Amino acid sequence: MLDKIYNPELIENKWYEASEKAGAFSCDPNGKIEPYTIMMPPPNVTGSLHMGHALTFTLQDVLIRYFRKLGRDVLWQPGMDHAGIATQMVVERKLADENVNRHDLGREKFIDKVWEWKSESGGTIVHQQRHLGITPDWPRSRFTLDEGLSLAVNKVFVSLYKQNLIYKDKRLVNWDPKLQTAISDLEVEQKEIEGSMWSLRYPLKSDPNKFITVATTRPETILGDTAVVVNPEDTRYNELIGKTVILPLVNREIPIIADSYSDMEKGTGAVKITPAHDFNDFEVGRRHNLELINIFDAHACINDNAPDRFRGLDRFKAREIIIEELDSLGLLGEISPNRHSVPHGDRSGVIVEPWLMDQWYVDAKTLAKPAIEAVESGKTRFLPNHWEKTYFEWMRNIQPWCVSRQLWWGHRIPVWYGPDGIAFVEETEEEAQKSADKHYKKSVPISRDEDVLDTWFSSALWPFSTLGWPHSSIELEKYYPGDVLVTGFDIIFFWVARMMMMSMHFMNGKVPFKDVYIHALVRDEKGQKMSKSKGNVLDPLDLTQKFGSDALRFTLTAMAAQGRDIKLSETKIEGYRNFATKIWNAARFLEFHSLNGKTEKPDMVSLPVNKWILFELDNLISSFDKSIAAYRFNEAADKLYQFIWNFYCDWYLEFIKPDIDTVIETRKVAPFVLHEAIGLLNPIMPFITEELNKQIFDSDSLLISLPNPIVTNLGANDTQISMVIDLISEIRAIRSEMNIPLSSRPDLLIRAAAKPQLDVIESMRTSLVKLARINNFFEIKKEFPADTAVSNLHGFDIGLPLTGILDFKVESARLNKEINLSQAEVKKLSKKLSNAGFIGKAPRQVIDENKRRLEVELCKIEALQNALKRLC
RNA sequence: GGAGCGUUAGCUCAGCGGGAGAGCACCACGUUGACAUCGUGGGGGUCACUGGUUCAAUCCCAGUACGCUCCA
Repeated sequence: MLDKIYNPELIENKWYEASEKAGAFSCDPNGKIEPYTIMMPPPNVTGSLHMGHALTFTLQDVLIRYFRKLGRDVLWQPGMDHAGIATQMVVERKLADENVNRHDLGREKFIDKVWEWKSESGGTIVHQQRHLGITPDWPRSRFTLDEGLSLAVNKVFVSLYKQNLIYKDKRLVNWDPKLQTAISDLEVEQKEIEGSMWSLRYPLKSDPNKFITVATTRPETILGDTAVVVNPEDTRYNELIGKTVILPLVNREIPIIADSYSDMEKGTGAVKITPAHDFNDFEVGRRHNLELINIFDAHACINDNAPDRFRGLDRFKAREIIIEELDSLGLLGEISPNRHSVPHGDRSGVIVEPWLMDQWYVDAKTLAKPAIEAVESGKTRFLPNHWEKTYFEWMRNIQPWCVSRQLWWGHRIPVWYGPDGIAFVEETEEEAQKSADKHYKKSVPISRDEDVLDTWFSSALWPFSTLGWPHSSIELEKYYPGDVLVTGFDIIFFWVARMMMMSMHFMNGKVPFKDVYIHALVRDEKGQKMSKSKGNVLDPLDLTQKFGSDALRFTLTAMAAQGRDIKLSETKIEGYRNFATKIWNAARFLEFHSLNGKTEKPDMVSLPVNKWILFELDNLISSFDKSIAAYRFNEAADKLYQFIWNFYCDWYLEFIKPDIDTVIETRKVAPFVLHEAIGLLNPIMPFITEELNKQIFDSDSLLISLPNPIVTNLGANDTQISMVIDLISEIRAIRSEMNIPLSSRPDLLIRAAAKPQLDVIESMRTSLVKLARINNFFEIKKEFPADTAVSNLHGFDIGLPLTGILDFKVESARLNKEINLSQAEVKKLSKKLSNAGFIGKAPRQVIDENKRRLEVELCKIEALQNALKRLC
């Protein structure tokens, strides 16, 4: 016997283990069955499961389970990402607690520490994923630093280098002075801050009493200025072009030059140029062959290129002192408050310094071309479609991708240098040595590049590196390309775009996935992004413990409407927990009536109520299939909810209650329908459905491995049952509005109903009597007796004789209200129908439908007005 | 500055060229052996605003306002 209330905790583990043990999660590379592949976005090895994960994994698992039950050979490739900066930061922080830094340990020992920590914490998220009930092919799990994946990384690096698509370049990079590494454009966050605009007066060499005034937000960079720029159109400065100024504090002579970069409207119209510390100035410098003077060291302190007294100063301290000195020299002009955006490192949070140095770059522009074309031509689709605009926007303006990082945790760049600094780029040290020896014509010592690659470099290879590339494999043959990539919009640039580029290049122009489904972000109930610092995080694991995994999974699925963020609150999950309980109790009902046991599809069905529920079941099945195919998860979930709760529980079970123990056909249909519904629900709520499948339906197979329900074609689109539903609802409404006590059971009088209508009402006599709480019903031909509450629906009149109970005031108010509503409707409909344009141009169906509705309303008004007259 | 998204019941949100919907919250009443994690009934809306297209607009188009996000 089932317990009164469904208790998820007792069964979730059991069914997860049973399914895994049965091999239900595994793919079958050697089989001939059509594959269905999803590459799971690998979570960070340092991470723990947050709501965004719960959402993305749930949706992927719903797809995976659905397509598995559709008969496809499913591969859901799991794994983890080594997350270079994030992981290294965590370990460094731990070491800092023991007053150790990584340099004390040295590279090798430090990396050992990280691996140690990885083996300690890397299991956390997998454990949490299992709790959610997701079903990837676990034994195939990959880690981005695995041997195989590292091989792929080296191979890709070397090939791109040899194709001139990776190169070393001295350019301005985004330097993170806290983490001591370069970071890519994408890892820089622009933040608006309240700063100042300082005017500085630079004296002319020809006449030190004359000045040109420049405006800047970063006065400290004066130490690296190598020019002043004015707009060639700017008449104020025409005469100064070509002259020289003496740079204050530094006493360097620098030219005044013309370049349209200077905006005449902004500031003073004259701009100081520091090519080594500003991306725009760098470009100006390049155009005019200006000297690049680097004034910062790696910690963003002033270096030896500045006058003695500034050396070693932190950049912010330097600013203060420089302002003071300029002021005392009378060279400081106006200072105005100025709101401007300043680049910050997304991990470290400190201001990033544009810094001139050697780094490795990927020629993203070249790689982007085929990746753009693949989306343009529809080989890869974005869903919702508008995300392709975001993709195009970025890809068409893509910049060289800085891939080297001054970290230790990651794929070390496969480049070795000879004694004179010549680079040998090979997959292994042996090969590099060989090349070097050949180049120098003797054996020379070589040393490896110290840097590692951006983590996203290895993630970019995920769609094929996990399948065994660069070796050929049956997996690669069978499961590439993937069917869909499911992810959040926040990593379209970081990851999706880069997978597209790398895959197109290395997989002979074959896209890595056919669809990219972009889902929403999970926010808190006020719509704010969940973050630890705000303290508004909902922990998915807490929620699964409180409400069950099924409830959380259903909630996330039901809320995953395309194009909108998810505002999650506990009360929502509670609601779907109640849904689980509802299903559980429906099953208990069957059990009480000994309807448990194996279900079979009925051969033939004749009772209206059974035809009706089977028809609705077929509707559900086909619309569910359509919704999933279109990634409309919320629609699929809503339909199931509505079917089970409203159609099956509220009406069907109530209808069959009176004769459930005796009518053989119903005794087949009732359990069959619930079993089918549970089968459909299984991908979303795997646990409760497995439990019922076994406990109630006594199934020998796991639901996870059973085929999806298919339409039965046993039902019929019969409006008779909905007529009975309307009838019962109407009687209930009258009773409620007239405060008829529940103990009172009036007769129901029916007048002017058609024969088929009467037949079906008659066939459902017992249910009707019970659900409408009436004594009995009769057809009458003449007027209703006095003291009868009257209504009209589906073209016939109903009356409830209420001698001694009927309150004339209440009844006439009720009738008047109904009449008014109908009259408003009549007004609208007749206006429409008297419009020549409407009659002439609207489709026939629509016209007929409106005519029909008009007749219904007129008929109703007539009946109610009669009733009203008789009342007085 | 550029781009994208959103605005529908008190709240959270579906929907969509031809009758305004759900869940939650609220109010009233609770019966009969599935279920109070429940049942029945009810109240509640200028579908942001202004124009346009159309026989017909919450829906399509343009603009405005407000909100959010991304990019510079």
